Amino acid sequence: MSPPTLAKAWTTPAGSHSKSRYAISRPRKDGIHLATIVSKQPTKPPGIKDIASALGISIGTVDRALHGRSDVSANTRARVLKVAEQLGYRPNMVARSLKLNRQFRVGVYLPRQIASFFDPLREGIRAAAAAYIGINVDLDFHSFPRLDEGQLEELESAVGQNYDGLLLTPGDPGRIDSVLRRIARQGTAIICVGNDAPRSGRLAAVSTDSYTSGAIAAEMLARTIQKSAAVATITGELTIMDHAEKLRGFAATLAVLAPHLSLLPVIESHESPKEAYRQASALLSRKPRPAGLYISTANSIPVLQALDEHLLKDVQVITTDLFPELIPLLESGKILATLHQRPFVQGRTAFESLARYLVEGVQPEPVTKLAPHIVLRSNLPLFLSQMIEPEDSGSKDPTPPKR
Amino acid sequence: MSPPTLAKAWTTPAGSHSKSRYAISRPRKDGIHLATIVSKQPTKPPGIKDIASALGISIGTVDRALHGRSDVSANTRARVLKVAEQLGYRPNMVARSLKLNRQFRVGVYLPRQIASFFDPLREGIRAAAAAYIGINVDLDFHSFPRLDEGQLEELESAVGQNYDGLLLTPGDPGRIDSVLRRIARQGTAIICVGNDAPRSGRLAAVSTDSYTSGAIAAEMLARTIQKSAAVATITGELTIMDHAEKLRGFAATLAVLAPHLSLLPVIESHESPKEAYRQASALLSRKPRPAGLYISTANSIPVLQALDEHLLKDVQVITTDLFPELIPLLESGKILATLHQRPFVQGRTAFESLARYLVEGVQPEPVTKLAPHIVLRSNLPLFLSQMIEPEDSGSKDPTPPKR
DNA sequence: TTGAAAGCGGTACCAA
DNA sequence: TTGGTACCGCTTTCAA
Repeated sequence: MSPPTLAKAWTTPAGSHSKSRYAISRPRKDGIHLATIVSKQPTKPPGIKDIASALGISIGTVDRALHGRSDVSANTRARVLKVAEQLGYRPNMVARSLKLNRQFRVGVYLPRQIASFFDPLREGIRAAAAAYIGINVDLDFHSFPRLDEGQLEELESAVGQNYDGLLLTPGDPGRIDSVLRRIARQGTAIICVGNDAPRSGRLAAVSTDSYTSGAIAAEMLARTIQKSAAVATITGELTIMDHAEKLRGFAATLAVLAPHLSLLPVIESHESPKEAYRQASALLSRKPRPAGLYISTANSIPVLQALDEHLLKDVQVITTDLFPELIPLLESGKILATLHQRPFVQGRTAFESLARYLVEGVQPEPVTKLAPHIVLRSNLPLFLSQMIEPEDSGSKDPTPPKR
Repeated sequence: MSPPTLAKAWTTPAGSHSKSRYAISRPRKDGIHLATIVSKQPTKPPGIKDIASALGISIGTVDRALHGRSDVSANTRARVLKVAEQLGYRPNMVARSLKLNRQFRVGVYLPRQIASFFDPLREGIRAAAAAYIGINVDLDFHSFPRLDEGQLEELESAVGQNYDGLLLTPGDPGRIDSVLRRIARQGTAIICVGNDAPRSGRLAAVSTDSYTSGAIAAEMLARTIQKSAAVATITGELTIMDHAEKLRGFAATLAVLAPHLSLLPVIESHESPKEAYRQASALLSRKPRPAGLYISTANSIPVLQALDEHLLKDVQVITTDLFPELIPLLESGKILATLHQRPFVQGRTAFESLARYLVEGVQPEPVTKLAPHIVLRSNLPLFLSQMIEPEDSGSKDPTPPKR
């Protein structure tokens, strides 16, 4: 065995193996002109082999030292870590994943209703999974009618599955927290998407910022309705965090920005189209008639129908989400704006967080709040192309790219 | 040599190796209940070895056949392709990149001004490069003072570099088209970001939709200013496509949506703060005084200063981009909205397109138009966290994740 | 406590 | 035209 030597430790410039090099000749603090070191040949990043040969030890030992495994003398470990740092060693993720060749099973529990939201959400998950190189993911999609119907039962069956990861939109947190906690205790990483269940033991949550959604609606109505008037808001179910938060944001912002607008009592449609229609009709028959209306769930069509039947043309309406029926209404100006919750991006983001956690052990942000997109008549076209993704499930060309 | 056999072709269910399996027992068109096939053991995707042994040939031959290389008999090739399809073969990108172990050099040519836009753009590129597993990228960042100062010279030096890829924001297309074409002819993949140069031979372009930015500004002013009035717009340089497009969108939308608003002649600030201040002052001294103002470049501070000095409090202002100085103005309502061009996302997207092209040969969308974010007082907080990314260039922990 | 070597799934080279 | 094999960087097992 040759004596330990650092001879090779300087084959690569000390410091981190920076991804960027400076081509501009600019003196640094240490007086070195980096430009003079720059070569046109990209330098290969150092590997465990380089560390091993620098110290005259074997790659096996280097690996054990880097991973802090037992059975390495404190001395060697220290020397390995030092050289690793000097060389700016970064593990080659490609080699690692090839060797480990891990398979992950991820359960996805989303309702069928409301399709305009959950279909693109599923697509986002699928797209992210397909694009993620480095692991084999098996996505198990489970569906049930609605958030408040069938989720609990479906999730019960997930307990035995021992998934590596779980993606879901929790309905009423109080009811499913306990199942989720059981699943989490089994070692399944749970990520909530679209809505949060903070006490469920979930790893992270991805959603739009509900409070801000409500606040935006209030601000836009405040700017658009300039006379003294009343405004109303229709939501789904105030037990659902997302809905309650939207109302809070709406009311709070209205109070601050629009002293000239008064807020009528909130209406809960319980996500039922019939109920929404009935309640909206009642609202529009009473006095004072609202000059503005914020519909904070995707269940807006029955309300708009009631509006139409009451011949109310000058009510400023703000809706939620984007689906085909809204397009002509935005184009004609019957709807002032709709707040798009970007389900595709939510799904993609949620999957990516999960994957990074499972593969690299990176702890995700506990809460990611996306900014909702404000869709107006003028920017509507930009969102249409995303929306009309056809259900093309044909398999891609299985042959690799020719070159 | 054993006779060719398809014996093993059915070890995996025929059809594509689908990433998703159905756990819900639901009859399909062919009458098969997929749930009955589902096993809890994730199935390992087929590799070239499986194809080879299914046909009783060597993996070398399979590889040649799959890649359509010469020196394979038409017969074997056909059989290999058929079995590959039956097995749902998808090449393992991880193994491929490990073997090929490619190094890419990417030149990034962006101006220092305007920092609030180009700094996050650079960050987006860096972040995407760091997150992209599968290749080693060397990013060469080149900077120059402004879009219209130094870019051409800097690019000239890129001709000899023979980069694999190039990311840049083209200034005046007429002036740099020819350099870019020369670089493109050398085989460098060029992606424009932030602004397009359609005739430069670039592979693709990523930007916000300029026309729509102008249109949004017009729509918002149209809704907010309800009396008859004049509105004005201040841009940089109409030779820059992005600026011209914004004006077109603004004017066209104003004409359609706001018959009560008249558009004053456009003002070009030539991206000079002094010039912007002078011109804005002149504008505000003349009659009719505009009731609304759309500033379509990030160079808005001098204009706002002029506005302040003229004691015009009721002018509705829409600005472009987001930087620290705008924050208090949005919070206080002096600015109605700012149109955020999402430079970070632009940079990330541009890099990802480039990487997919270089690695997998995937032709990117020729033009990607992002929707600008409409930043109001109410949703401002959501964007602040993104903006204040400190200039932390310290190297990350070089040790791999312990597990 | 350490070294040596097999092998993950492709690619590419040399020999047959 | 084909088969056999070394190798990419890392992890892991078996021996020493």
